[in-house]
Order: sequence, then C-alpha cells, then structure tokens
Amino acid sequence: MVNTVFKALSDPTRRTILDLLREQDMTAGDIADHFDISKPSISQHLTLLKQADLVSSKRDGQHIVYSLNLTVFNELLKWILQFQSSKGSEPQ
Amino acid sequence: MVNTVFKALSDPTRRTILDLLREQDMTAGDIADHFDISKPSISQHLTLLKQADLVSSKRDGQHIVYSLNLTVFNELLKWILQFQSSKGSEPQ
DNA sequence: TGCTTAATTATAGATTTAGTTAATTAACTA
DNA sequence: TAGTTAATTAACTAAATCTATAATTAAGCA
Repeated sequence: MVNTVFKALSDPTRRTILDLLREQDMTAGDIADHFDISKPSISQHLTLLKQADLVSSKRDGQHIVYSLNLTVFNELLKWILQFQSSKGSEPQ
Repeated sequence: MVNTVFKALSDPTRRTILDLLREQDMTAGDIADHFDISKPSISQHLTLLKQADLVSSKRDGQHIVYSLNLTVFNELLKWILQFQSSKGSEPQ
C-alpha cells in the first residue's frame, strides 16, 4: 500500500533509520543507540517500517537484525516518475 | 526541506490533489469539488503543498489557479536513488 | 533454576494533524 | 455601492502520532 509507505517515510527518525540500514544490517539495539529516543519508541518506528515493507527483520539468537528491503523503493520510484512524465517538464 | 516534502506527501488527499494537477492546472474550487471535504480543509492542504514547493499558485481574477511544481520531484528522485545504489540490489 | 541482556508489548500523556463552522478578504457585477 | 462568488484565515474539536515508563517475552549463561 502506497499510503503506508508514505506514512512511514514522513517521520525524520524513520528516514534516518533507513539511512543507517543503507550502510549495513543492524540490530534493534544498535539502531536505538544512534538516537536520543527510548528503545521502545525506536521499536515502534521499526514496526512501522516493517509494515511498510521498507525493512525486514530476522532473529539472530538474542538479537533481532534489521535490514533494508529495496523492493518497495522501486514502487516509490514508479510513483514519482509518473509526475516526471506529466507536462512538458524540464525543470532547471 | 526534505521533511516538509515527505510530510506533504504523507496524506492521501494531498497526493490525490497532485494527481489531479498532473492532468491540468486547476482552481482551488475545482480541486475542492473532487472531494467530500470542506473547501477550507482543501485550502489548508493546498497551503501545505505550496509550503513543500510541490505546487504553485497564481491569482487569475476571482480565482486562484494551482499548478504542479515538478522541480521538487527531482529532489525526491535523488533521495530514492540513493537507496537503489545501496547494497548489491537487484530486487526481483 | 535464577540472573542478565535484548527487544517487544501495554498503557498513558503531550503534541500534531485533519476536519469542521464562522468570519474575513478580494474580485467581479448589476 | 450593494450583493455575490471564490478563496482564505481564525477558532475549535476529534483523531492520530510520537514519546515515555512499566511490564512482558525470549534467549543466553552462571
């Protein structure tokens, strides 16, 4: 659902999480350490990102490892490209 | 500001407005007629879209005509393409 | 088993957002 | 000028969102 994705992307914390995962897969704890926000709050953000299919998670023993799911970005790309082909567009 | 843009895109009504403007420039009233929402509410949505630089407006006599501003979509495109080039990505 | 660490779920508070109606601004027209 | 139409701004309410703390689940280890 495109709405879930845009909602997920509308929060700066969640976009930063995606930026982090762009570099490498990370555990929930490691992600949380990058923010001045409680772990439960980060966990909630991760849940939203997962619901939007922007990330996936896998338990590794005691840890849960999150990784970027690139498929949805393709959808997003398509959505934006619709607009590029709209009018006689050649911005700047 | 990328945050303003994503916030603006996070609402379905605003995305539909963009879809409408993709076809042609429209007055505030014509836009409002496409929704079961009051005109003041649509006016607020248009203000947000304008703040995000996704649309621009121009008074034409009694009417105010809104049109798509494609420049910001390029920014958005860049943001997404960052992710495409992340890992060894070849989704599906 | 009992203790510790990692992470989530539950619950609640504060802020933000989307919508409403009422009032206001601006332009046209008889 | 008075009245009408188009759109916005103002003030308010209801719902959603973000964050926190407390409680719970799950895994590892002495």
